[in-house]
Amino acid sequence: VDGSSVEVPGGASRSERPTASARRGLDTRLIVSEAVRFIDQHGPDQLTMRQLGARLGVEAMALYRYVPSREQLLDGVVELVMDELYRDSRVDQEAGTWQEYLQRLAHAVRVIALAHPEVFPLVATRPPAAPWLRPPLRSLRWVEAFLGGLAGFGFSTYATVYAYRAFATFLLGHLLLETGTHAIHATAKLNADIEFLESDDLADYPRISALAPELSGGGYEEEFEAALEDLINRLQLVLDQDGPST
Amino acid sequence: VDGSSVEVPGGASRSERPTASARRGLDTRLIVSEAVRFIDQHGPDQLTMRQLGARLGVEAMALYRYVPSREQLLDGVVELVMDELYRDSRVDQEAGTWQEYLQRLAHAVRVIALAHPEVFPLVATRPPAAPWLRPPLRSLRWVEAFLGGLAGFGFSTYATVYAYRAFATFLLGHLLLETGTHAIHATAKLNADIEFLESDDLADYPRISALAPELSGGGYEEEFEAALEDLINRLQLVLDQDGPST
DNA sequence: ACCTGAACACCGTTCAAGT
DNA sequence: ACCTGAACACCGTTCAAGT
Repeated sequence: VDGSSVEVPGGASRSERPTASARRGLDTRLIVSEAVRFIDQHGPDQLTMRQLGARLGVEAMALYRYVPSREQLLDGVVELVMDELYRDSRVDQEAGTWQEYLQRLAHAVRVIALAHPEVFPLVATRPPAAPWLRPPLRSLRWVEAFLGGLAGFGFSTYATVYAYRAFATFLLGHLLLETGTHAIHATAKLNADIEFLESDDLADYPRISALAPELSGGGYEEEFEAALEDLINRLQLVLDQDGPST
Repeated sequence: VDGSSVEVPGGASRSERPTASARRGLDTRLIVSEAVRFIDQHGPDQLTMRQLGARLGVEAMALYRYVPSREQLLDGVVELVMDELYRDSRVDQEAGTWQEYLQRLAHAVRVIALAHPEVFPLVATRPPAAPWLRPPLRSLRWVEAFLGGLAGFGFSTYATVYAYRAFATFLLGHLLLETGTHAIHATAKLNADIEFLESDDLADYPRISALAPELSGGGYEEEFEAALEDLINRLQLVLDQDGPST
C-alpha cells in the first residue's frame, strides 16, 4: 500500500493528451517520476524521449533542458524508485535488534521491487555510480545508514562488510527472480515464444513435466522469508566467531 | 581456460572487414556466435543488426533469413552461452555425492559468467521461454539433468524443488554482482558519471569512506565459495528433516 | 527562460529486385 | 537460394530559431 510513493501530479490517462497539472512547470523530478510511471506500464524498452515528452505535454527536445540523456534518465529512475525507502514507515522507526533491522529493511526493499517489477532489472543491472554500491543497495545515504546501523549493534568492521555483501546478494537474487515472473513482458513473451535454434518438446523432459507445477509455482514469499532467516542465522555465526566492537 | 568455447571460424580483426572464412556460408549458429563475440567486446546495447552484418561480410537485411528479429537473436545469445556447460569437462564426469555435483555445476556456471560478463545480465533478466526455468538455469536439458541428478542422490521431490530454487537464486545473485564489476561499461561509466539529481559528496558519508577499500574490494571468489558451502549445508538440513526417496 | 522545428545520423524491419 | 537497395517508420540528440 505504501510501496508506490512516487508522486506525480498528473492523472492516469494513458493517451498522449498531457495532464492539466503537468502542462506547465517542467522539472527534472517530474520528468523522472513520469518515466517511472511509464516504465511500470510499458517496460523500459518502450520508454522513448518522444513518448515521454508527449505524456508531459511537450516535445521530446524540451526534456533535454532537465535531463542530459536517456541513459542518465534511466539512472534517475533507478535512484528515484530506490529512494522510496525513505518514505517507508518501516525503516524510520528504531529497531531493537539487528535482526529486526535487517528484517525491516529487507521487506521494505521487497515492497519496492514488487511495486515496480519493470524497474527492478534496471536496479539490478545498471552500472552503479560508485564501486562501493552493490545493487540493489544503490544509494550512498542508504548504505551509510546500513553500515552505521550494524556498527551500532556491535558489528565489527569485518562483520559489517560481510553482512553488507551477503545482504545485497540475497536481495538481488531473490527479488530479481520474483519480479521477473511478475513483469509485463514475461507473460507477453511466453505466448509468442518460438525457439528457433532448436524446437523443444516437453515430452523429452519427464522430470520437468512431473514437477512443472512445483517449479513454476509461486511461493516466493515463503522462500524469501526462509532464506532471510537463514541469512540472519549465518550472520549470527559470523558475529559469534568474530567478537563485538570495531 | 575452457570457459569460452564458442567457436567462430573468423579471426580477431575488429574492423568492419569481414573475415575470410565467414564470407560465405551464413548460418544461424554462426550469426549467434558472432553476436556473442560482439557483445563480449562492446556490450549488448552496441549490438546492431547492421554492425553485426558488417562483421559477417553481409548487409543487415541478410541476417533476417536466419534470425527472426534482434530480440530473438539476443535470446539465442543467452542460449548459446549457457550451452557452453555441455562442453565443460567438469560437468561431464559422474559426481560421487550431490555436494560434489552442486559444487561442479556452480563452478562451471561461474566460469561461463566470468567469460561473458556482458552477456550475463541478459541471462539474468531476459524473460525465460518457460516458467519452470529460473535464471540463470535457463535450459530445459540442463534443468532436467539437474532434477534427475538430485533424485539419483536420494532427494525427495520436495527437496529437489527446494534445492533447484535455492541453487538458482544463489547463482543469480552472486554472479550478477560479480560480473557487474567486471563489465566493460562499469568502468567506462564511472569516469563520466555525474549525478544530476543531486551531487553527492563522499565526505558526507564517513562510514563508507572508512570502509571503501573493503566494500569495493574483490574477494568475490572467497565469497562465492563460502556462500556455496552455506547453501549446501542448508540443503543438508532440508534433506535430514525430509527423509530420502521420492 | 523555456520550448519548438528542422535536421542529422542512426536504428529495426519489409519487400521487391537482383544474381 | 541467397543477398542487396531502397524505403518506411521510427530513434537520440543538436541547435538555431521562435515566444
